[in-house]
Amino acid sequence: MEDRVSKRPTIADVARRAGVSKGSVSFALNGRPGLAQATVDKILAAADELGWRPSNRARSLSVSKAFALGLVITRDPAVLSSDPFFPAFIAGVESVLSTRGQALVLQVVMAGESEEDGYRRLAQDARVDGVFLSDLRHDDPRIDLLVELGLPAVTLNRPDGESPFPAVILDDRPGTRAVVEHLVELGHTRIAQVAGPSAFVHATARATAFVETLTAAGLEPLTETGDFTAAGGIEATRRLLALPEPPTAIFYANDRMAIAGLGAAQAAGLTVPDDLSIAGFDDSELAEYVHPGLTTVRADPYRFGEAAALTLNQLVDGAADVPDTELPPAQLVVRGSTASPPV
Amino acid sequence: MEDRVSKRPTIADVARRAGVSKGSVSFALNGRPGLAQATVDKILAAADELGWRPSNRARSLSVSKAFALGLVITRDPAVLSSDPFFPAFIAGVESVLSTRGQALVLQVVMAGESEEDGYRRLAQDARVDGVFLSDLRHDDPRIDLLVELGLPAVTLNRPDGESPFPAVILDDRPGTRAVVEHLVELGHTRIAQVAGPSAFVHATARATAFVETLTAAGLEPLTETGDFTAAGGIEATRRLLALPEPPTAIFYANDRMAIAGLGAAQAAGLTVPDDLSIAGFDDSELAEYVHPGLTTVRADPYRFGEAAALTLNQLVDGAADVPDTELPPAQLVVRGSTASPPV
DNA sequence: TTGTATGCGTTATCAC
DNA sequence: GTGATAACGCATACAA
Repeated sequence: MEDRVSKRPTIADVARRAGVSKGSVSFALNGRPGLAQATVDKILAAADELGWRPSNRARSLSVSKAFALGLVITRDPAVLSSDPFFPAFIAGVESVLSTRGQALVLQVVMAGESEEDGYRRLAQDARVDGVFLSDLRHDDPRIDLLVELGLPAVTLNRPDGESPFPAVILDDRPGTRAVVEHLVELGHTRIAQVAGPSAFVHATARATAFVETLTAAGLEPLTETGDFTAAGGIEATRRLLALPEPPTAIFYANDRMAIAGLGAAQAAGLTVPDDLSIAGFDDSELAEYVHPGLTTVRADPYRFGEAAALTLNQLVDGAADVPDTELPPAQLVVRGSTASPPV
Repeated sequence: MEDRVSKRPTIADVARRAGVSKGSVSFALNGRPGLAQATVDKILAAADELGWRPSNRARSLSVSKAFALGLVITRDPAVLSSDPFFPAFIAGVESVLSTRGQALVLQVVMAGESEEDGYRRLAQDARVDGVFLSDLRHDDPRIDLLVELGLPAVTLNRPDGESPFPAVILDDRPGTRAVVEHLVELGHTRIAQVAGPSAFVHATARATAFVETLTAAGLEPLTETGDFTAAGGIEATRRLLALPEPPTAIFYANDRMAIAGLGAAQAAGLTVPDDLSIAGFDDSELAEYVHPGLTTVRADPYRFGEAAALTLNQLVDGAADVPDTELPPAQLVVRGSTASPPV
């Protein structure tokens, strides 16, 4: 009567109830061969009656696994707070983890810390079995770091250097090319881009695709660099509009800069798209609802997260050669913010 | 030479090196009394030389703690994908957790699941020592659930029913009142709001403050309900603008709806703020950069997260009576989207 | 099939 | 007052 609180049953309880040993219980619960069917049934019935559930903690200790994956986010709160990528990416990751009883550990790197510190913490605390490597930089030092830490990882897109980790790839370039071709077809000849910081692989991928497509069309590319924030988008836009011959169309490396740029253009008295065409990248929620609707490039961060989690789990499960995964490339979405240039 | 891989040192290693027992090592490392100072020094030196770090897993198992806190987020892509609150809130939470070696576990509730399932998973898997309770609903069933699960929690704002959990409070009402008064001072007499779903405590807090302030000013409140998404903001805006006597000012319960409403108004041929004043709530990044800049209400989700983590940790650490924490209330930020009504 | 050792830190008990 | 010893929590690998 006293013991009503009944702590969680352990395999020892199950074993006692089924009249077998702990080892047998473990075998039965994991469906391993070597036990008579009758014994298995008896054990499973006992476990069921007791409502036994495995203990993550004990399992973690005995198999040296965390049953969790980690995501390190470095961006400062301002940047973090309106990036449309991560929340959807995380939802995709969770869709995989929840089916396996895994957890997602978020590690936010604080101001003044290096991103590497975040991974180091996750590794030292043995908090996760593997990590997602996002926002790859050129010659990304995190790859060597993770090798050194012995932490499995999957890279979001392919790094430019050597990498022992599988990559999940969502090619930004077809979408970028499509934007540029769309603008060229509309008749624009002075087309600018506001690129992301050149340290990032995906930023330069988009920037290079922009330049190459424009050059292939026989046009002169014009490039300003932003920092993916709205404030940066505004500044880059002002610089472009202050040129002696300002562009008639601007492609931004993400929607946040594009929407800010749209605001800056309107604030400068320009009408979009009549005076200036604007295109973004991401197809974030607001892109559809600002006025005019933002022409942009749509990726699928949810599937990206899903694929990344599946790939990383193969590695965590000990697969030898985990292949890269290629996702459908980003696609152009045409809305009202792009039109033919003023005559 | 062979053993260069050198697995992590354990307290047994430290004990051997210091020439004492495991128990003594534990006492020394935890600063518990009962050891001679010389012995303590010897042990700490040995631990230091070996680079000993406690194993989370073993600690978790022996003290029955996860050293992690949990946040459950519903995977409504709309809510998740561009809500400016969570990322900043999370950064604030992490600023506290990182100093304590705790981790943040994110639990995303998948479509078709109830939010309660998320908490249940965290509790059953014993993944966390406590959880944050956000987006409180009226008579929120999660409170009883968490009591039943025995999971400590902190509520973001105060629930309307009984609650055994401490609350961290950021009062939305002063900001809401300030918006309404600002609009009234500008001379508006037909002021509408697009409220959030009435199931949420914070949504009705804002909605009620709106109605009360307007009524106190002798004006007739006009209310439409949105769902906090951009699409919902658009629809509510269209309904308002289609009225025989449309409002000259609209207050939205969040910036996403407001920015979408701004787009809808502009798409309908209205000039903001000349024909229609618009105000939001959140002061999200883009609020400053759309055109015209969005008059809105600024809260501080980073401090909110910080305070919530501190409060929750007191509870987790076993404090008996953890007091509520009151944060500075949300404040009005006036930008270009509000002006006097058309004459 | 069973019993036992293992992984690791904490804590209760006991001896000097 | 000091410190050692052993049990505990839990699942699993492996020898018996």
